[in-house]
Amino acid sequence: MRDGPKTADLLDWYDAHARVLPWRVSPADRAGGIVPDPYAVWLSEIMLQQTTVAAVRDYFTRFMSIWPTVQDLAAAEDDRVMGEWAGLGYYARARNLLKCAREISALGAFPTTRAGLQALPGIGPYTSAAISAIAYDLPETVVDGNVERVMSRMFHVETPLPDAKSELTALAETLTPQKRAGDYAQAVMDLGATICTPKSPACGICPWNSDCLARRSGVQAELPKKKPKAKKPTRFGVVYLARNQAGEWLMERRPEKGLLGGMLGWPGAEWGDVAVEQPPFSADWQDPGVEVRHVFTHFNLHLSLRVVQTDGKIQPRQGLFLDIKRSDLPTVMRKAFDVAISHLSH
DNA sequence: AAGCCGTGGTA
DNA sequence: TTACCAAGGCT
Repeated sequence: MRDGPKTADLLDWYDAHARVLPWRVSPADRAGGIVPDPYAVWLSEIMLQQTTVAAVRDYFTRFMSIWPTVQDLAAAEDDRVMGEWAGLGYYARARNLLKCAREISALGAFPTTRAGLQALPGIGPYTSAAISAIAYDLPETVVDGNVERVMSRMFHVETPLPDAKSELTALAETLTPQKRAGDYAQAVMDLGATICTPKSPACGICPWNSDCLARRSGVQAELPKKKPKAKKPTRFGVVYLARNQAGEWLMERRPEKGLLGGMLGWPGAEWGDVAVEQPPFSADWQDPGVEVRHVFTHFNLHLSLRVVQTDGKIQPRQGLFLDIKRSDLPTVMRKAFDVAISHLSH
């Protein structure tokens, strides 16, 4: 198959407009023979799953600084990695990241095929294609949310997502070049992120505007169609924040599976339709009078707080007193922490 | 196969 | 405020 004119147009646009990103080898450097580090490509792609470039940037730089190679990461302690991931969300990614690093370290190197990559934990159809194309220049087709949107507009696909996924993948494959597959993959995603945006796409400056079937009919802003989403329920809970004289906080490590799996959390009963009082020990718990609200993917949370500064020796029924930093905590636990600190300092 | 799994930015 | 969305994967 010969690489087509649309593909060439997009690569020309990318040569002139590629964003500078910490994990990216520029098209000019690639042309000069610079080869991407598979470890950096893999790490960035895991962090970028359902996560914006702006949110990932500092985390990526910090991880690369602390653990410069996959062997370094494989040798890291679990709690340290979870702590560094705290705040980025989707914590199963961090657990799988470690598992994956250890498998690769045992293998001796990254797999060099898409199938080999996809057999690893945390690497699915998108990420295996992305690493194959970006790190190895293999002609694999990446299909993320950007590509789905771009293809649904280019080919005027009215089928709603997620049903349209296979159709959009087949269409995307028709444009993937045999050469410069890595630059092309990043070019389509850059196009989706900066020009072919969900709302108000900038068709006037799009390198594909004359080819776009949806634009020809003026319906580009209404694509892709999506199935309606269910409304989020609200759950309620109570958490207990206790500080001892050493400045340590009573915390527990959450179970590996499920919400915030493997992360630190404040003790308390499970969250549900009603708030359940379940203090980890008897004390004069104070109510700061401020509720924490937080939005998760599939529910809203209203969290009541109970705070105490302990002086004697406490034998809690749950958790351990730990010397923690705010940055070790997932965001919802940080919010509660901030309220407790403010309350205790008054 | 459809539900579960975070967070922050934007309109 | 509400709703949507972002370089998805796992079960």
